[in-house]
Amino acid sequence: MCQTKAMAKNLTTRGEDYSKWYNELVIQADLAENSGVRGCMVIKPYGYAIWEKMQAELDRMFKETGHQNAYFPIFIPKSYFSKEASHVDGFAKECAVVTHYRLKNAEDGSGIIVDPEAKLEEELIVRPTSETIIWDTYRKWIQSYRDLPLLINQWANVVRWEMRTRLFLRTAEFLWQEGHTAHATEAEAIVEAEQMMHVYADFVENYMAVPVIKGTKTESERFAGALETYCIEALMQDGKALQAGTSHFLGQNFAKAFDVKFAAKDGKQDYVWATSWGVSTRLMGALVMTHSDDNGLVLPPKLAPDQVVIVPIYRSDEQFDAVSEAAKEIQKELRAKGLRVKFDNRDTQKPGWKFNQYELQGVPVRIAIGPKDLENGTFEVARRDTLEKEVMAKNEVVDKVVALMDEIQENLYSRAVNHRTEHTTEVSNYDEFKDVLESKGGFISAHWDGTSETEEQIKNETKATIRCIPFGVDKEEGSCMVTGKPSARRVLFAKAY
RNA sequence: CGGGGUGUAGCGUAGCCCGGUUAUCGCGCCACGUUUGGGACGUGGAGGCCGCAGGUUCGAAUCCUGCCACCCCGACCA
Repeated sequence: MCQTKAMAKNLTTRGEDYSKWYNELVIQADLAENSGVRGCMVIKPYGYAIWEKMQAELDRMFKETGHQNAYFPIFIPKSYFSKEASHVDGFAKECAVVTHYRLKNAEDGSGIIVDPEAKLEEELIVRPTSETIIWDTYRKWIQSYRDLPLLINQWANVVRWEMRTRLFLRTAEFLWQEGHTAHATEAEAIVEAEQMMHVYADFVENYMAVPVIKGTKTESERFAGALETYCIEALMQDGKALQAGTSHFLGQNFAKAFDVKFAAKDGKQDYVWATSWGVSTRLMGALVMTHSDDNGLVLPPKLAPDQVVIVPIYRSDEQFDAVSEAAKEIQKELRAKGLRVKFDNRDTQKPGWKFNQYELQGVPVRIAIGPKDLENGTFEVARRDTLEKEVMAKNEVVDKVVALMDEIQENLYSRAVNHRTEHTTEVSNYDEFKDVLESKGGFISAHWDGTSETEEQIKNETKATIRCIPFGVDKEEGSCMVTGKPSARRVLFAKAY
């Protein structure tokens, strides 16, 4: 194997400016671009193809765990919103509101204006999330324990009027799925919320090759209206954390607000127990920021729209025909193994240009075929994750490339795990905490006294927040690094996206 | 939403302070030819309401006002 030269792309490097690198990469890899509408992005075909892959796997996982898809309106009457107090508090500041339903020509001929005559009796909120409209609907669907559990998911767009936006990471409108379930018992709802956190972790680790920490949120980081928020947290290459998915145990808050009761077996009426859970196009940002390098995007084979690209090299038409024949043959054989294989036979771009383009777009494996290969019975196979090239004998290419898919998928995951391990630090006092935060960032495991006040103080002084109270770690008696008060366990801090 | 910055051809830019011929350069685009194993080269060509709307002026990319979008820093957030 030999290493390919690091090609100079018109891309800012991660070392120079991580955030600039991200912005440029998303655009140059043709994933998305800004639109004429403030804070709203256009997801381009290549980016959308990756999102569709994510959707397909998640949708399958949701259905395997008994959920069904449905669709609820994008508009929510304002009165619904005010029914659950903490929910309003959480979202009120970032809601788009529809106030009118008609336009007309201005009388002075200056153009189209909103018709002041056409004011809505009740204003409509463009959904920032759908709990209220869904629970208003569930009231009609649920009468008996026989109607439970109700396990519904919807794929939708939502709008949160964000002041500062970044492609995929935070946009005013974004795509997501939101699951909303209703259960007869508290225990069952908690099991559901935990289950969905595990489903998310499974997807993110095994398909996106992004390792995550599972845990719960502190009270101040909890979803507006939830009793408990379960989350998965990932660490990006710049040492900042990114919340990749959340699952909420909502208790009976929404059932009470929307009067959703059911008759139990003993005939008594009780409020149902709720969960909601979601992941969004933000996952695209996590995918980019976890694996990609200074040469461009790096995609895990399981989510890459094209897993293999074949680039022909030729001078004459005769050579092109001969090379094409070999290319189509190998494409057919790889497709028979279930791989997504593109043969780029465009004559309008040169091989070197194509190499760079597919590197920028993160295609996991590239196969080049030229006259020399036809002569020698070989192919040149290059992998994107390590940038290694290897000349392979024709008869071993298919098996090797098929094996490469798993190898690359695993390599990306273990690379990310290593990075996270190296950037997870246990500290014993506040000075050390600030030191580590400043010098290398990443997750910092520390003792905390469990109060919102201390959490707030740390946030104000260092910009780090408690990402989660992690699951599956042994309890360890200690004292809070700030106040010295007793602490039963360590929690994970980080600066976050 | 507060502070700072930017907006000139598809992209990146010069010109702007100090107003005055036909708005600069590179990449990309089109045609033709030579090329094709890591973003080829030559020759010729097309492409601009200088972000938008007002204003000042004999004259505005340039000065003034308002608006819109984007970027960076804060507060907020999936």
